[in-house]
Amino acid sequence: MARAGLSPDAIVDLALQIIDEEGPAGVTLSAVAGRAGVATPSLYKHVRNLAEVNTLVSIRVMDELADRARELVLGLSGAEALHAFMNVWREYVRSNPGRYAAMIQAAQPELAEAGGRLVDILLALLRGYGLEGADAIHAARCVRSAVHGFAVLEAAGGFGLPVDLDDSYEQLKRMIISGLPKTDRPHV
Amino acid sequence: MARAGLSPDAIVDLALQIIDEEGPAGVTLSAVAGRAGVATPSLYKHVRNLAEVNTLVSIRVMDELADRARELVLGLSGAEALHAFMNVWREYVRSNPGRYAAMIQAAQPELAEAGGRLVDILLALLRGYGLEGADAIHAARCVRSAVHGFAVLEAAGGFGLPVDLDDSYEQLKRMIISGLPKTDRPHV
DNA sequence: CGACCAAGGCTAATGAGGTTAGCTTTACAG
DNA sequence: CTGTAAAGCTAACCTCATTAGCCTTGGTCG
Repeated sequence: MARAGLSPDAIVDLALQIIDEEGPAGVTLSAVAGRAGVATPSLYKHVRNLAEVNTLVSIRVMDELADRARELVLGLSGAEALHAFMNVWREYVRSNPGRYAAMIQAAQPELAEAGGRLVDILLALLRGYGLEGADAIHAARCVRSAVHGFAVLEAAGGFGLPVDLDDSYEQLKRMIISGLPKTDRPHV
Repeated sequence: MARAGLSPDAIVDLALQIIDEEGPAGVTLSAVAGRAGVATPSLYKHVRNLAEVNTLVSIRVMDELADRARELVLGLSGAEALHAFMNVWREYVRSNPGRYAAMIQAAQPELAEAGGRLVDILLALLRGYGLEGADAIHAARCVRSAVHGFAVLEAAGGFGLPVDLDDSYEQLKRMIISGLPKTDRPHV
């Protein structure tokens, strides 16, 4: 049998393909093995089990989101940076609903590190905005909650009424950003 | 065989028991049938399949949350009512993390009606606050996003840092409520 | 060159879980 | 007392995940 050139990374690639085409529920070891042109048990030479595949996928997705956020926010500061940050997040979820859905239902501990990168970017933005320490943590939690909640509800089709979603999101961003605590140091 | 007195409702009761004790992943037809003292296939006399059980559970949970919200918000108005509404929601998720987790991963269409009740309560609050029409919809979406996002992240252990969560939630509520658009009609 | 050996594949088998088909029993109405 | 529909049951099948144990490949080193 010709070697299939598998690796944990390659398996995650295939899993993401499946997620994009069929949704998170389509990710079974048989499906992944099928795409790899390999018998199902062969996958166990590269990953511990299905749970690990899901965890690796989650980490990959989180990293992908963090990368986009870092790129697009680079060079911005203050309210502009926060707007951009929140926009990137929503855009990512809209463009990749399956991936985001797959991400938010995997193990905690392994995700902590990947999630930490995203929080770090946010904390950096808030620092540029004049927030440090506990204030920054509270603010970051508010931003994350709002963005995550909106993104999840939108992706799930939870907003049924025929009123423009972009407008709603604009308002949410304004609420959060203008509601940040006033600091002595005016933001850059 | 003595009749077991099953019904879709009774099945949902058992499923909720399992969710509370073992989490949403424990809800299998075998597990439900076991608690009912019945063979697995017997359940099919009352529900179409596992997916329907999950949908019914979601509807029940949504209704439960809506009931609590309506009760606790009754007689309040303005900012006070919105605070109470947001508090009830978070409290429910904290007290019933498994149920909420089970709810947010079921079919959309069947949930629409149950979810609508919750939105109606919120829209009523916002009307008392002076918001109508599209403004009210936008505001309701912001409130839902913030509350849902915070609740989900908290339940998933997504807030790792040792900073008080109650304080964060207070700030989030204030951000949202004080960020509501000003209306000509001052709220009651 | 050729033997070794580990990595990477494979088949077979087990067990959980969902689902269907078809038979049997219960409970109640007439 | 009997007929019938609802509510059980067993048997069987399918898909998946997972484990065990075997075979092959391909590179490394004598």
